[in-house]
Amino acid sequence: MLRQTGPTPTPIADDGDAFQFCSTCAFSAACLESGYDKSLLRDLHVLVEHIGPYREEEHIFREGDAFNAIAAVRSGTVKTYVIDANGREQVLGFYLPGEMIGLSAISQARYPCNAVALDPVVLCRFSFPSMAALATRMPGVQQQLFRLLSEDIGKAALLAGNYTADERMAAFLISLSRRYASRGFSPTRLVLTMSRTDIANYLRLAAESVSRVFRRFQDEGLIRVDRREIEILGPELEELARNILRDQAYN
Amino acid sequence: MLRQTGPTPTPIADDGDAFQFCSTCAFSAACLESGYDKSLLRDLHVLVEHIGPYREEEHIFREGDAFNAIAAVRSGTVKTYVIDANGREQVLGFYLPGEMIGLSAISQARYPCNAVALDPVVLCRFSFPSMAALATRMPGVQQQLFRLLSEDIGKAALLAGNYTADERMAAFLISLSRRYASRGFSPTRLVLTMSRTDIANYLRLAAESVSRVFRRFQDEGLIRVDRREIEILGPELEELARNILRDQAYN
DNA sequence: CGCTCGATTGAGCTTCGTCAAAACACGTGG
DNA sequence: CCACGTGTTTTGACGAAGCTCAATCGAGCG
Repeated sequence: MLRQTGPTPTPIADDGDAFQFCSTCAFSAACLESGYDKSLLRDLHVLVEHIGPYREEEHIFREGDAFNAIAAVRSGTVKTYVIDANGREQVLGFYLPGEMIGLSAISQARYPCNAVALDPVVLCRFSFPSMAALATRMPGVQQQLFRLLSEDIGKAALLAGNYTADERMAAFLISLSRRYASRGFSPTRLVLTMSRTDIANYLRLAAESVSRVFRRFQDEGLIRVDRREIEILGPELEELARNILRDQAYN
Repeated sequence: MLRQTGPTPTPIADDGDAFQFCSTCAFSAACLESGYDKSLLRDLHVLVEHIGPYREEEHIFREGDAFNAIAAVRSGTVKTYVIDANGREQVLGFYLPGEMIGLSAISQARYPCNAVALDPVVLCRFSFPSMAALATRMPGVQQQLFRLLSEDIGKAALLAGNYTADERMAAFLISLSRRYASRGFSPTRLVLTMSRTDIANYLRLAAESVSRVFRRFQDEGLIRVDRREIEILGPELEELARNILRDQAYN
């Protein structure tokens, strides 16, 4: 239920301006399309709470918690995961600023996984019942919700195919690079906010394999690795990732 | 664009009765919840076209086709797939009667994969623009759409984890068994409508491995295999599948 | 009957996981 | 500033699961 940590969450002042409405959030497009209808925007705005910051390691929701809201990451990184039958952690995804968490909970009314902050995290929380109600009056919002849900169906491409460790790693790095780039960060230099173990659990590899692939990529001149800082040196990595990222197709 | 084969599709008479409205389709629940509101049901009914039959091997849509409709399988089996960068077929899913195809196309306005009939297939086609418009007036429909989309996010569980060939196969068979059972068929005897190669491409295994696993399962007394007919002999198979099916969790 | 295509079986090999140990980063306290 | 301790990352050796290649088998069909 999107546990809160600090004191009562309060809307942050600079977001009160309808034209600046939470520019990091996934609904900014919906707002723009709707032509800045003031009263509707006010309705949307009322649904939003900025919550956090969550501290590193702090959980945002846990598997089985009652579902009541989706949330956009405003800053920081969120990792979602489940513990499988063998007691091993399966990382389901990493969520960067501007991305939505909680969508898969809609069908069951419970969160089907855990979400934890990898670094200090601030969220925009949207009450889902209110959201759905609003969607009936605001087609742009409904469409945006459909779009977000549908997009997520295709997200598992990286995990679902049977790709080599090299391809998986390349696709992982390129995906991060693109997502950061679309937020205005450098596409070639990135700082991993997750551990090697997290990456391994996400890519379904052993942590040792992650280490070995990093080394090999560096030896081959594809990337430069320094601790958690990665520099992408050329287009070869993208070439390797193309196999996976090309067909982000699903049904 | 949900190609049609036969003559102009016409609504089938026995479905004109609101109480019998397309009982195989995924929206039957929405209809029931809405309390049989006659005028709304009429609106919903108008959106539906029964199309087909498609012949075996015939394509329902292809990757890149303009998206305009989702569809419920009424009879037969649909396979969705993409061709990956190495020219290999990746099967994304098998769709049995009552299940929806086309949901993942919503975000891109194009179908991101191919859909082909494995045997004679009849569909209920729902125009998506009309559907979305109706959803704004009929909360039950909107909710059902959200639910269907959200459910699909979790479908890839079988493919995403790193499970053994045995676990994958067990989960595949049990999943089929349950889905058939929920439609009133036997949960222990099933006829596979797809080839070994299709199964292999779905489970991300070599066709040879599929063959070997079938043999081993049979030798161990878990199943009886005769050509494409499978009999599930005991609860051991379910036990094997539990690892995968238990955590159908996603985000 | 003979053809074709899918399914099966066997042999060898590649990739990646496991286990164990060493190296390293980082924080703590002396 | 340095010594130490903890946890993460790296490296090496080995083994197992599953893939590839190739041959054979078998069903369905003209």
